[in-house]
Amino acid sequence: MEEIDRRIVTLLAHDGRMSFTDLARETGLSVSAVHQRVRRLEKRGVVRGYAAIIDHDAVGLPLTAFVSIKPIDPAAPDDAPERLAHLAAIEACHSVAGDESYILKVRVASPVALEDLLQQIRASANVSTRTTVVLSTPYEHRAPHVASEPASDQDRPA
Amino acid sequence: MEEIDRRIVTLLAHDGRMSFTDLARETGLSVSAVHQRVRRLEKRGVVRGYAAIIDHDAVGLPLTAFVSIKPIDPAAPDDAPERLAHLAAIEACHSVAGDESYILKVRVASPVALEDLLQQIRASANVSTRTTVVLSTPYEHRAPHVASEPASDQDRPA
DNA sequence: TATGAAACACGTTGCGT
DNA sequence: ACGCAACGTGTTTCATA
Repeated sequence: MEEIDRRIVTLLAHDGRMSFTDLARETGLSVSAVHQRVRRLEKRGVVRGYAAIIDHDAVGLPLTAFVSIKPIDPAAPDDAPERLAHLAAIEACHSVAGDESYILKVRVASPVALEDLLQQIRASANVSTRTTVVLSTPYEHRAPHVASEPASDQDRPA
Repeated sequence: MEEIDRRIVTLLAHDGRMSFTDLARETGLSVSAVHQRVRRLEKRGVVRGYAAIIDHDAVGLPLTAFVSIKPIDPAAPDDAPERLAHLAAIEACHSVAGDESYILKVRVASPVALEDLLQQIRASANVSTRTTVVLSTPYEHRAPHVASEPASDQDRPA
């Protein structure tokens, strides 16, 4: 992936609805050339999708928290992500190095809803939890600074 | 905000490029009615923007980490978010309850780049850092389950 | 991989209800 | 607040280089 693709990715990361016409103007290519490139980036999975960025306060989910989890039985098979996937309040699940095994990012309506969610997490995955409540979010969803590092050839599908 | 708006928000959260035509079909409204509602949701800040979801591995940022920071001098004014905003590797900054003051989510190209970033964070904001490296991400960017809770009247601009 | 043009679909606006 | 219809713009495909 080279210069123009990186520029397209950056532009779309900032405005996922930018038109092909505008992308063409910004890159100096024709509309059909950028169209081709965007479709290729989507097909290769570099662009994985598009999403509206939602104000969680405005939709009744004003409470964000990070929940670190640790298995009660360290010998049991670790399938926590699948066991927790049904809980819609969980926005993200990261496997991490360190004392705990996963960090979950969750969004709920209230402290009581968080309490309820934690019980569901513990019950669903047989884990203990440690919760860090978010007080405010100065910024979030900042677009990546796509520099020069390319995807390796072996990552590229036929 | 009621039923149809919540449905629109959910659909756009899943596919930020969905056409007004498709939104109209899904909601049972006319294209212009949906158009009106989307513009209003944008204007009110319920929909804060649109973004392409990027595969960080494919753009040369395969290393994700959470960096918790704590001021060296607890008496100094806390302006860490502004002091750190210039670092493009920082995707998000959350003020949190607990022992530390902020949790940063960062994306870098390599362990060396992370080491360098941590030095920059410490120097820029006069903080100590505690870093949790992400090993893998089972899921991320899941759309919120927009239930029934409305935005309060006083949140609504004229 | 690029371009330009043609065919088509969509976004956008104004007006009537 | 919604629907309809007209208009302009954006998307998509194709022929060509």
